[in-house]
Amino acid sequence: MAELKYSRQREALLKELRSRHDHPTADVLYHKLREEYPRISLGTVYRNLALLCELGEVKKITCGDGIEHYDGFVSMHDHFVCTRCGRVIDIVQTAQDIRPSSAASEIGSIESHSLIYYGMCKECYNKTKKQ
Amino acid sequence: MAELKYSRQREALLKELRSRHDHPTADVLYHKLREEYPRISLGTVYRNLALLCELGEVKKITCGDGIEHYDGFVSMHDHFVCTRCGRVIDIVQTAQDIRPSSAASEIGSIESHSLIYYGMCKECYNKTKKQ
DNA sequence: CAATAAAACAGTAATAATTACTAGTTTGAA
DNA sequence: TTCAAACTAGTAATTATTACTGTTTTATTG
Repeated sequence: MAELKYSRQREALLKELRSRHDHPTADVLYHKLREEYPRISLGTVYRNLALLCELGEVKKITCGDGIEHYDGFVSMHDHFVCTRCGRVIDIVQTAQDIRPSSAASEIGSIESHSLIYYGMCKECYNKTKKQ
Repeated sequence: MAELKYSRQREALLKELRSRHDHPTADVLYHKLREEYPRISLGTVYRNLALLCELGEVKKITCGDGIEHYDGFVSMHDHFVCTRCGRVIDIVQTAQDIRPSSAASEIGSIESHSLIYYGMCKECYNKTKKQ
């Protein structure tokens, strides 16, 4: 891996990601950072997100809506994705949730996993009731 | 939902998906089907895959490689994705693997979930040893 | 401090998966 | 057989992401 040099854009990106729990996309982060760095480019956001992922500082969440989401918190937890509004919500992982079946370890060496629940969030449920 | 009419392309697509366990992408299915239906279009493949998903006949697997994979078998099972070769392999789900934490059900109503293990498959491991 | 090489940047162009559109074809019911 | 709705092939458009290029920033070394 190449040597790492300081970059205020990267710092700001990580700070922004760590300040929120809504799992933003690259584009959302781009627009937010443009408030402070009006000349930041989308390429810079993507490049640094990929770099921070490699470094293990952030995690990519592929939730099936065709856009990658990013999570600034890398401690073990799962996600709930609302199929109505698209929100990605943290779920505290309970220890027994993931006990890789022996079948899994027979196939290869497990390095990580992703558990995503899909459904309708409370807010969307309340909205449908009102109509 | 609109009324459903028969289509031999859709039938062939479903048959093809049910005949294999390698979780092909739309493009892979497209090229395979072109052997039998040389004029089938990629749009037809995508449209019918989306339709079959809605009908619950097939499942989409979003595994993080930027391309959607499709699974013709919808019974509960999980997947192992090799981060080296990209293969998506079935894993029999053991009952206790997924016990949604109470936290999850508090956030909304769970309709489905996706559990994907990432790592290196046996074949890729053997290849690295040889070098 | 000045020189310098590597890393990072902004801005733009290119790529690639997917979706949308259109005019013609197939299906299935009356 | 008629006819409307569903479906298709082929193509164009969209969109997230990556690649490229010339410039700027970082940080090391003399």
